[in-house]
Amino acid sequence: MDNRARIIEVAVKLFASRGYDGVGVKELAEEAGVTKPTLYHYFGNKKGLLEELLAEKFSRINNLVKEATRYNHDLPFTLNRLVATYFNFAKNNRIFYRMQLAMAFAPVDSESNKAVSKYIKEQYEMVEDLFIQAAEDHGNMKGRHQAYAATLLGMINTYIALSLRGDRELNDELLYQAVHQFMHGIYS
Amino acid sequence: MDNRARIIEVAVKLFASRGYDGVGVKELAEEAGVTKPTLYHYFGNKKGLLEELLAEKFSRINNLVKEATRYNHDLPFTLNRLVATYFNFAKNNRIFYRMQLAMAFAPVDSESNKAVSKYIKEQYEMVEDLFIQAAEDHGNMKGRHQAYAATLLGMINTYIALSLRGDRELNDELLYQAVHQFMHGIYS
DNA sequence: AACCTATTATACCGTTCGGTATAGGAGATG
DNA sequence: CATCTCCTATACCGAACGGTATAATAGGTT
Repeated sequence: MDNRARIIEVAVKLFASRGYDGVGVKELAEEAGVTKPTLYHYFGNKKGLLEELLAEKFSRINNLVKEATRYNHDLPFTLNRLVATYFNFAKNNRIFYRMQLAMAFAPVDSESNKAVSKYIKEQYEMVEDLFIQAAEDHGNMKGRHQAYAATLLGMINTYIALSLRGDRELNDELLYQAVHQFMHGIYS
Repeated sequence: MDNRARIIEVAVKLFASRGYDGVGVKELAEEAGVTKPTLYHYFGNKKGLLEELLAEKFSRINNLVKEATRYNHDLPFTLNRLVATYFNFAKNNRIFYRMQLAMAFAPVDSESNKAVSKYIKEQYEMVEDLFIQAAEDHGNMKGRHQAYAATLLGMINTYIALSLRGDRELNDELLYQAVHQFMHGIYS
């Protein structure tokens, strides 16, 4: 792993545990086994490091979400695939997911939220699109695509947050339970 | 409003918009029309300000949640009352709710998350208790109280977050839709 | 051999950080 | 009048902040 990649990995780790504002450039460089000028050589400034980090990591998950939200007129199947995509990504990128989640809920005027919001919005819109298409097959869902997208992503992130705290494991059983609850509620 | 109260209001406002780490004590004092020594006179240090602020505000919402989660063997009624409690509190304390939400998702090793987590946990446990009691009346819900508490609170916060972004208004219609979706899913 | 890029080591910049020391003023209470 | 509490004004502290300048070194490319 070269220096650039190592700096990014260290940044994800430290931002995830103490936040973007809570970690200094000096510590980032030291932890990556690199000097400050080297860090500035690659990323220009602290914000640049954050942005390049997010661009790289989000390009992966957002591509996966794009594939998973392809609607084939079988909504249960698509929802299962989508939730599975998130669960798998979160399992394989625990630290990044924790970091990204904190930034998604960070104050609106903070640098980290500004940097992350466009990628979150992309995901949001892909899921909305899915429900708009599905509503053509299920009339009673019409006009609720925004609420469905929000609550599905909210539920996904709720379960992932549980797993990040160690309360639950993101396995097939939980996946089934999540999708079933989303589709049919708690009675059944 | 006296100085102490004004400092707290200013702190909520600034922490909500730029985060605990993103706001300095100097700015807090200036914005409250007070000098730094005055701020330190009341709160000892920055962390003390945060803790006293949270203690005051959370004692209100957590008491409301305690009342709302009193189970009377009518789960739909209780859920409606609980969600209404959250929606009303969020409507009347928008800025605080935004701040608290950011801190709830902040990195685990950040001061703001440490300070806020015990209050969140209290809420969580009250809602879990509700579902444990309800499971005695609805056998098929047994053993899922943790997941139900997490997803209900997740959904509540999702809708409140939507309203804080201006996408939705927290009215009776949305309240009905949220509870209905939680109980019966998106099909129906 | 000359050159280029990546990188080091070190030292520095101005600013802001959280926090404190000192001395004194204003208003109510005794 | 004296005292007490609250508060101001100002100035300071050491440490950390983000960021830069300089000069030198090592390794691969032409």
